[in-house]
Amino acid sequence: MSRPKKTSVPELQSQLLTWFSRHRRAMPWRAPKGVRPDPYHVWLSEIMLQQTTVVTVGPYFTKFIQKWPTVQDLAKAKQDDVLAAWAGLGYYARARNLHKCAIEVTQKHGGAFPRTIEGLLELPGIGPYTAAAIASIAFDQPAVAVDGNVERVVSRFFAIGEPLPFSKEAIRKGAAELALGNPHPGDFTQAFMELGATVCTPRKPKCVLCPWREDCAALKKGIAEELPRKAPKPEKPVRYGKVFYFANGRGEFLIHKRQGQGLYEGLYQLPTTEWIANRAAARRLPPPVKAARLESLGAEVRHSFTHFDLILEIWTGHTKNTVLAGAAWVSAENLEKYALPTLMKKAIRLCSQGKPAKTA
DNA sequence: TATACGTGGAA
DNA sequence: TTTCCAAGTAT
Repeated sequence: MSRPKKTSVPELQSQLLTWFSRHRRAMPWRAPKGVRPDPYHVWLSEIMLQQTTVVTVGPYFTKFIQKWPTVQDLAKAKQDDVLAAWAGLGYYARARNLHKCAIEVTQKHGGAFPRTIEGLLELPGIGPYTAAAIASIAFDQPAVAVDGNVERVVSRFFAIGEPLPFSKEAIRKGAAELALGNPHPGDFTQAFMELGATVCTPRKPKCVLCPWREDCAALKKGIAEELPRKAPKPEKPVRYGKVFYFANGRGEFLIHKRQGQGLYEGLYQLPTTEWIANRAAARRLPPPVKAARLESLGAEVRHSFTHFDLILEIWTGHTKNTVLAGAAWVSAENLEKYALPTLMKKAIRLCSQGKPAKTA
């Protein structure tokens, strides 16, 4: 791979580490400079940070550490409680795997995380990036963690014009060339990502502040902001359905544990129809339980998922329920005990303030 | 290799 | 309003 100036790799590494020692941001999971972080903290934060911003993760991380100070504590928790604490963070498979992983680490590894990439990779929820991040940050092993930040930095540094995801292999090679042999793997991993997060940003990169500006091929070519190129994304379909707010006259309404696998698996929800592509057909869908006095609220919830947009009509009505698995009558005050996805919280909010559910 | 899997903030 | 995207993993 070609570079404009050809500063030696050890010198580049030194430049980045020096830059990081000055610009390292404080984060709840980050140990003070020079202090080895708790592997449990590193692991928990890395799982939470997958596809999620630092700002969003902060309060969740603090809450988890307070509730479950050690990996053994987390292993002892009920999955329902873990999901409830995770509610709102998204990608709930992460929370299910987090709990499984805590149990495995406690039962099969005596409460100590494996120190090698191979060992870490066997744990649920830990993939190539996270394994390398934990190995380097928690144990100072020479592992190269390639996340979205690093992909962007490397794409620009070497001016890799091939679009993602096809360029992944070239990026991995470039990242390894820049990282391998550095004297402080834990700091280097964090520095690499920090550079991407704060300087080598997706839009309007602050190239004048970059410790690698002299050697950056994309900057030299004037195409830094254009990289990395990405393959076009498929269009998002829209799906339609209804949700039902069944009140019981005592300030409570019905929720139940969602059945099946995949989306929102193991979380609670308002009773809902299927979510389908045909809007007219969706309007004719019946509720999942026998109900009386059904009435459209005249409101809808819109929610955008990664791979489809959703529009749900909100209905009120009455039911004796009894059919739905994992059903519970809840009031607005004890909702935080249940794992309710943001979509459902939006719907509930509209119901409880918009038109107070008519009571029996 | 491609697709499923959440959410909130910025431009 | 729409689009992009943020410390990816599982299948």
